[in-house]
Amino acid sequence: MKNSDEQLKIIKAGVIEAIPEEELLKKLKKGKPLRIKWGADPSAPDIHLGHTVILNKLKQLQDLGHEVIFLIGDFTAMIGDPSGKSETRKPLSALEALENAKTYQSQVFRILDKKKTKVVYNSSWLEKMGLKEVFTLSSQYTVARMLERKDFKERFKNQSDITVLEFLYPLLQGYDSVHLGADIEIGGTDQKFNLLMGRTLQQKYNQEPQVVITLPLLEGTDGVNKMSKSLNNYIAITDSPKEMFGKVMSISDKLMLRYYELLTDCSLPEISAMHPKEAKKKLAALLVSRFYDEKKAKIAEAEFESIFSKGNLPRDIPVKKMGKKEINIVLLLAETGLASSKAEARRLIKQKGVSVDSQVVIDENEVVDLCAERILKVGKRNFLRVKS
RNA sequence: GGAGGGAUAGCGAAGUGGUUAAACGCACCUGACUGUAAAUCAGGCCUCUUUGAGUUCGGUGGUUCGAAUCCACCUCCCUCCA
Repeated sequence: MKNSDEQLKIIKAGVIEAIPEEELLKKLKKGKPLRIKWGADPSAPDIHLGHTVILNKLKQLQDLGHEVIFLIGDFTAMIGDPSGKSETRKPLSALEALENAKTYQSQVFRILDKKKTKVVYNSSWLEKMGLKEVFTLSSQYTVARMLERKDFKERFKNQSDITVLEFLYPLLQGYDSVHLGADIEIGGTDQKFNLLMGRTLQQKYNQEPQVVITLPLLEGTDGVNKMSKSLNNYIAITDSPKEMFGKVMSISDKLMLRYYELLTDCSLPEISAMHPKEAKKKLAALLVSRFYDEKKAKIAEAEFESIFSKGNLPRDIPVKKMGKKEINIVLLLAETGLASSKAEARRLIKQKGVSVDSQVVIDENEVVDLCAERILKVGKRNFLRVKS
């Protein structure tokens, strides 16, 4: 094991806060593997780049010899974390939570070291908790302090709903730390309140409080909101190389620098000096290589250039059989799902957004002959091969 | 338990009897320009058998030639009082 000062330096790199740092150093000085808690809410089962900011940090900690406890919040998912939410969140059923948890795990181990990770489900202890224990737990914190939390405060002010159940969420998350005896809990900055709750509760339950480490939140591809599946602004680590490459290429230049900062070790001044397009390609290739390999990254890049720089057709266009020899173009678009309705299909045609075999469709009454395979294109990036 | 206020398209928000499929903003989509970037510009954004028709403004019924707009009841939300 490295000495504690060196470790502290590594751990601190890229984190927003380590609260309190002195305690962290003290814990490190014990020279023993620390128990690092990371809780994941299995509501959106795809791990995306936003999660990898934390996962990379966890991997670092594992490499330093510490133990990661990957907590799957299958029980708390039935409540729904109110963090950062402006409205009450829809809870998950037990079955959904379990299904998602499985997917989650398989993805997490693409980054984490399985041997140094302990997977736990909080239903295994929370489910058994009696009302009496819940009373004890909920008497450890006051409503006034609960309302200090930003999202609750906002919602309270705006007169939107806060259910009593939601107040329980931070308490339970904190209780998880008590149950696990966590030394460190790590999360995004939006988790700060919940993470600190762990500290408070551990003290109430006469434990040494955990150190809280917060990491920056990665913005989604829209460049505004945090990356999340529900906002559909995410790049999943299971995205195909082609998708991943494409998604990275479509982010703004400003966001690209942010991604470099949070997801890579590249030197920022060097990157800023590059042509933004080249820099972005490099980033895309880097990320694809990380989750696949260099060869796949090269292929993805070549494909990207071919389609968008040279205007060629992508290689793997999905094929759809229509079961007819000919069909009206509007119907074709609606039935293939390229347009959400016939009205939408007509609009697209009017706006010159539709082409068949590279010929822009002008007439909405056009009948497409499907005896031969046709290549249908809608907008810039939606392709489909259709045949009878 | 009492008194009052509100629910409009994905979101926010106008509209209080008739040129209102419903202003405006955001999001989104298409086109132009590009680096599948940003910014900008143009257009679109309920559906259909589309120069026309149908169905929308929490739900159900009613008044009226005509309702998102008026009335009744219901559902949900909020405020004040207790």
